[in-house]
Amino acid sequence: MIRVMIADDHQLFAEGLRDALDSQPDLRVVGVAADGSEMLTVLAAQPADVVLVDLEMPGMDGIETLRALPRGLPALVVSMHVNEDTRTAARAAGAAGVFSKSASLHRLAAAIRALAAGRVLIDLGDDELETVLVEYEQPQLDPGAASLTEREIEILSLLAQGVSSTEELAERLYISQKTVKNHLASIFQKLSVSDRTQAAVEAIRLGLARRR
Amino acid sequence: MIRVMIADDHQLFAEGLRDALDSQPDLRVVGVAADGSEMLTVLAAQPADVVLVDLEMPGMDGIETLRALPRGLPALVVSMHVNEDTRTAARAAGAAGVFSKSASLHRLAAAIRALAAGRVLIDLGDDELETVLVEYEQPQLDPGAASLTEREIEILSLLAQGVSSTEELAERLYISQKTVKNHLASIFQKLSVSDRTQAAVEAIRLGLARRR
DNA sequence: GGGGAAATAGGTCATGCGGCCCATAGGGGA
DNA sequence: TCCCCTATGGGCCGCATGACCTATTTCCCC
Repeated sequence: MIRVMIADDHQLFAEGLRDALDSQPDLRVVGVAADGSEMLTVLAAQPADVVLVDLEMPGMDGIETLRALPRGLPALVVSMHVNEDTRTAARAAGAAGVFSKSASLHRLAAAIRALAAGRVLIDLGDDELETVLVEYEQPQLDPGAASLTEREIEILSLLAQGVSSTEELAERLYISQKTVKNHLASIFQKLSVSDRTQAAVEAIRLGLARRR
Repeated sequence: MIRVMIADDHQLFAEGLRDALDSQPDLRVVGVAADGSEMLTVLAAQPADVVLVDLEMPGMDGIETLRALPRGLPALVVSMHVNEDTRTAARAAGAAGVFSKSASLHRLAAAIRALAAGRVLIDLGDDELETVLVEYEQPQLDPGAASLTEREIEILSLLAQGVSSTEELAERLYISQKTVKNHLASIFQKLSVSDRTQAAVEAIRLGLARRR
């Protein structure tokens, strides 16, 4: 689980980003601050693995904040307007990457995973950056969840939508109730859970409720 | 369920807001567009009850978009910089409300509920606006969910965290297994579900997984 | 061609679960 | 005062659920 902290004075953006990143199964937003000094305070009580910093903030702005961050804590600058100047300033202040607010959530999540793995993105060319982001595109799931088969994911998806009875699951998938129970048993093992309620909760956490 | 559509060219903001609003049990983001004309296209295929429009957008900007929206569809302007000029322009173009991106998610959600209920916020003074927002602060739950007792919510919260067996629920709450089953039976009735898996799914949808 | 994984399906069995009764104590509103 | 709601607890019963084991077919990879 990668712990993320956000510093941004636009509360709607920060709270939206928090919920969006939290919906990634391998990311967890552990704190949201409105400026740099607030983030430093929160960081003291609540460690994080990666921090996101807005450049334009009242009080302690992004550049100052970057300089004040503990060494070894990767920081990703997320700014409204990104150009060569901001990029250079961010690099000089120790940022590990720079993203525009026009970037997609998908790419931001990939960048956070890359930073948590120790990669530095800010010196990369466009092509290299692309390669790295693709590499970290997928949520880093637990070994169990990663080995789920297509059919098992399909069943989990239905479970996460409230299709709980063996009978209805079998009807929805055009297979026998016996096969459904076999798949469920396999799912329970892979997810280390003991019944379909826990499996449903885990499926929702893994983001499987939004498919088909 | 209030259907919301978002038009904003800053993808991170739009996607973050989408997930954040979706996490409100009574709101559902049915579309996200990068500018006004794209939103009109999506709207044609997917009706919405309230739209959120950014003022600063490339292509068809916020003011043009407001003018082009169907009559009767309440629009909330969500802009980076809000001042008297933007407020006047938005009102003239038919916006039902104006919010800064520095507003909180909580207030935005309340405003969306107010608009869906037919209220117009843009002509209100600060005090009046405050009164209305407080009125629409709480998610509008189904009659069933609204009548849940404290104890039932406690059990649902545990269920939503994967505490599924009668035995463990009883241990966590220091009550007998029999009482747990009685509470569960009452929960099933109120939520119109038939087993604890469906109850857990519904509990997560209602946002009960985040408590205690 | 052979081995392994996945999807399909069956059997058995103990037990957990949900439905439907009832009872008691406490608190709050009519 | 009396009644209703909530929280607590019990009994009973039928069936669904989960654990364990076997088997067949298909498909892909070595």
